[in-house]
Amino acid sequence: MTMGFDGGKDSLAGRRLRPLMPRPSNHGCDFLPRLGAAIVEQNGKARELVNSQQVVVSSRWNPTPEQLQTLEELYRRGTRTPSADQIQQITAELRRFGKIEGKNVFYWFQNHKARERLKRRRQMDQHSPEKGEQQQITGQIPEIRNRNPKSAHDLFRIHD
Amino acid sequence: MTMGFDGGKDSLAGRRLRPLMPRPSNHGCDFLPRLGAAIVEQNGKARELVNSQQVVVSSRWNPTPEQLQTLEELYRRGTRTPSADQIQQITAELRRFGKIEGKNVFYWFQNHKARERLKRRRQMDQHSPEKGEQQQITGQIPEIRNRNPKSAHDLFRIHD
DNA sequence: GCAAATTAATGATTTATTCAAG
DNA sequence: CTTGAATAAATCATTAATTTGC
Repeated sequence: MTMGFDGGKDSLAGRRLRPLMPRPSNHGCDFLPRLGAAIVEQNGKARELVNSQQVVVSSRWNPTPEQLQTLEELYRRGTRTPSADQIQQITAELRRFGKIEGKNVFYWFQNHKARERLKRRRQMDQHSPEKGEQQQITGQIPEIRNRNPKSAHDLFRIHD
Repeated sequence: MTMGFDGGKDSLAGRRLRPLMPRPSNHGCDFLPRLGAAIVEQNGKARELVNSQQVVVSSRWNPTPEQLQTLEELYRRGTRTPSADQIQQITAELRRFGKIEGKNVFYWFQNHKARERLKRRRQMDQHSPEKGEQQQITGQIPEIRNRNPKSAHDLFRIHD
């Protein structure tokens, strides 16, 4: 039985159609012990009862700007699929800036890699102009969203 | 061999360390035929001799209000990275309003897109100014490209 | 008012990335 | 691991705005 980074306390992996999870408070006790808090579901939003006052609590990790910048920097420097050890290390470092778990790092790299690839593919795909008609301008110039990205090169390596 | 929009009359592309180009008058002869004009370089400024009178000639394209208006309208409607064909069409249309080449259109969209992105990013960046120690972290984490490729499955059994 | 001086915009080049084909 | 395609980011260079001293 494989468990998540958090020791299986709140495995999100493999779940589908579960936009919001009634996260069991702070399982990992990374921050904010918050004794005696209780989670309740309401209108699809996870809410937490703290001292009898309802507080909306985000059910999913959201990187702080510092965390995001660091992750992007790592990606830029070549990290794509960090090993478990690397993930642990990165997570430990990023915890300095806010709540974060190993799986967040893992997923971030997965998603970022996939989305970068999509971006690339999209711009490469624009290479194949669909059979769509060339719409005409603000009068006559095609205002098209899909582009054939061969501009720069084709346009400029023109003479010798 | 691919040729440029300008038919190779004044290749600017691929050249390095060429701050100022002694642009060959109006190669495209779009406007102002200016017969018998000659170009001379002076103080780093391209000047043109017309009827024995020196006239400063602009070394770079400057869009007319109509050209600019049309380009902005196209951008507003979604054009971001026009294909070579689109660029040619746009260029042909805009020539109606003044001298212009395909590369001008190409550069315009590149620059406009990039600077719009910068504008938006700067507005969002008001949110996250700090980034002091974040630098140190990336330095501490080994930047490895696809080393220890573990599957998601393996990664998630890190603990127990 | 008007140029010289200075600053802001922006056109044109160069450099760094990305993914993926070989 | 290397290279090709295609940018996007960064930077350079020139032109337009504007400021300033007279």
